[in-house]
Amino acid sequence: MTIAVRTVSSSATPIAPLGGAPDEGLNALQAIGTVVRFARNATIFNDGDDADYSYRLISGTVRLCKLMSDGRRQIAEFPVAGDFFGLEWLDTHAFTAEALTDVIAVRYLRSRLDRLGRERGDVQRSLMTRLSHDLWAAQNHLVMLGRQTARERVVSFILALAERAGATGGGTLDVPMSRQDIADYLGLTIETVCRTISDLKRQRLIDVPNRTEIVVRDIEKLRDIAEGDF
Amino acid sequence: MTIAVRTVSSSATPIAPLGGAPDEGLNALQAIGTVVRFARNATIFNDGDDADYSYRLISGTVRLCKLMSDGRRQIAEFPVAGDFFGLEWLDTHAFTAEALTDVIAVRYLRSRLDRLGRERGDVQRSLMTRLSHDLWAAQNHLVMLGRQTARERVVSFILALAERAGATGGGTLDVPMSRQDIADYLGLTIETVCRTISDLKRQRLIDVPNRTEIVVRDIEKLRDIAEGDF
DNA sequence: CGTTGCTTTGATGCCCGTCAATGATTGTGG
DNA sequence: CCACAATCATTGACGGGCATCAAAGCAACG
Repeated sequence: MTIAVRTVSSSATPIAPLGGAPDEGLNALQAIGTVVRFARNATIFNDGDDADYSYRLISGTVRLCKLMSDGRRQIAEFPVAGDFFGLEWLDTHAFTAEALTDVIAVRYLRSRLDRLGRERGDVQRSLMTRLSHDLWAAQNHLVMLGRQTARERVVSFILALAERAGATGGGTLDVPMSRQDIADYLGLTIETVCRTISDLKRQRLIDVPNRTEIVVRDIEKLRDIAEGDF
Repeated sequence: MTIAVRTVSSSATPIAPLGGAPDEGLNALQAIGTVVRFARNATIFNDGDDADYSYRLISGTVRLCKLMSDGRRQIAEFPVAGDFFGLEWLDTHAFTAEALTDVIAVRYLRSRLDRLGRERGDVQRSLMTRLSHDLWAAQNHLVMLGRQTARERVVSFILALAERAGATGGGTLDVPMSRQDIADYLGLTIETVCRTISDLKRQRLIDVPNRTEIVVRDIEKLRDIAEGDF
C-alpha cells in the first residue's frame, strides 16, 4: 500500500539526471508531478485499471507483469530509476505494476500530462521516444522468449543487468528481484533458473556471493553464450 | 524489390476508413505520403537500417521480424491494411519488414512526419496512440511466448485472426502467412504448428480446406483452450 | 531456536524439437 | 497440356531440454 504522498515543491529534486539519456524536454514535467512512495510488494496499479496516472521512478525497482487466469505470470519489464511506466496512451493500464523494493516515484495525472503534451511539442516527442524505446525492448524480449534456450536467456538477463549497471559496480551486480521474478521474466521455472545459474557458477563465468548479487567473471564468454555459440 | 513508386495526388484514396478505429487527426497525413508497392517477399527495410521512412499499409500483409546471427527468426507482428509500421521514434529500425503478399503502402518521410507532428498536436497524439497499441500487443505476445503451451499459442493465433477479420468472412479466415511464418510468430517449429492444427481439425474445432484458409467451427471451445482450460 | 519463506539440488517424465520421409501444391519449360 | 522440379505442408519416430514433483539447505525474523 502507499506509505506517503506529498506534493513536489517546484524547487524539489531535479529529475532529469536520474537515468537514461539526458532528456530533452522533460524538465517541464517537474511542475506537474507528485512524489509518491510505495512499500516493497505494494501494488502501484493493476492490469485493467483506469489509466489515470503515469509514473516515473526515482528510486527502487518495479516489476510490470501480466497474470493469466490460472496464475501463470509473465513479467514484461523491470523499470529502474529514471524509467517511466504506465505511460501508454490508452484508457486502461496494460499490466500490473508492483514495487519490488521500497519505491519512490513521481506520479503524473494523465490529463495534465496530456495537456502539457498538447502545449509543448517537445514534451510530447520526448514521451514518444520513451514509448518507442519500450517497444524496442519488448521486441527484443520477444526474441528471447520465442527463440532462445534457457541458458541463453539467463545469460542475456545477466548481461542486461550488467549493461544497466554500466560502469558502476565494478563487476558486482545488484539483483533486486527474486529467482521467481527472474523466472517469470524469462519464461522459465524457478528451478531452471537456479540450475542454470549454478552451472554458470560451476564454469567460473560468474560468482554468486549471495542471492542478491552476481559477479561477472568472464563477460566475453557470456556474450558468446547469449549469441548462441556453445 | 520495389515495383513502382508514385506520388499521391491530394484527391487520391482516402486512408482513414481502412482499418483500426476511425482515426482522429490522421487525414492530415495524406498530404505528405507517397504510395509505394512491394512484390511478395520483397524487403521493405532491414533491422538496423536508418529509419528514414515510416509506412502505413493500404493492402496486403507484412511481417516484422528479427533474425539472430545463426538464423533463428522471431516474427513480432503481421501488420494488415490500416496499420502503421516502422513508426518508432528512433534513429534506426528495430526489425526487418518484409512483404508477405504483394503490398501497397503509403510511405512517410520521417522528417516530414516529425515536422507535421510538431505542427499538429493531434497528429502527434494519434501516432502516440498507435505506438501504445503496438506496445500493448507486444506485451500480450510476451505472455504467449513465455507462458502458453503450443496448443494455447496456436489457438490464440487463430482467435486473433478471427478477431481481426471481424464480422467479415463468415467464419472462414484468410491465412496469408506460411506455416513457417506462423511458427516463427509463435516461437514454435513448423512441425508443432502443423500437428497442432491437425489435432484441432481432428477434434472438429476448425476446418482447414486449404493452406490459406481456416474455418472456425467451435469458437467457444477455442476460447477455453486459449485461456488454459483443458 | 523454531518458524517462515526463499533457494538449491535431485529424480522423473512429458512436451516439443529434431530428423526423416511422404504428400500436396505451385511454377516452369517443353 | 503435361512432366518435372521446387517449394511447402504433413505425418511419424525418436530424443532432449525443460517442467514437474519432492526434499533438503539456508537466511531472516520473531
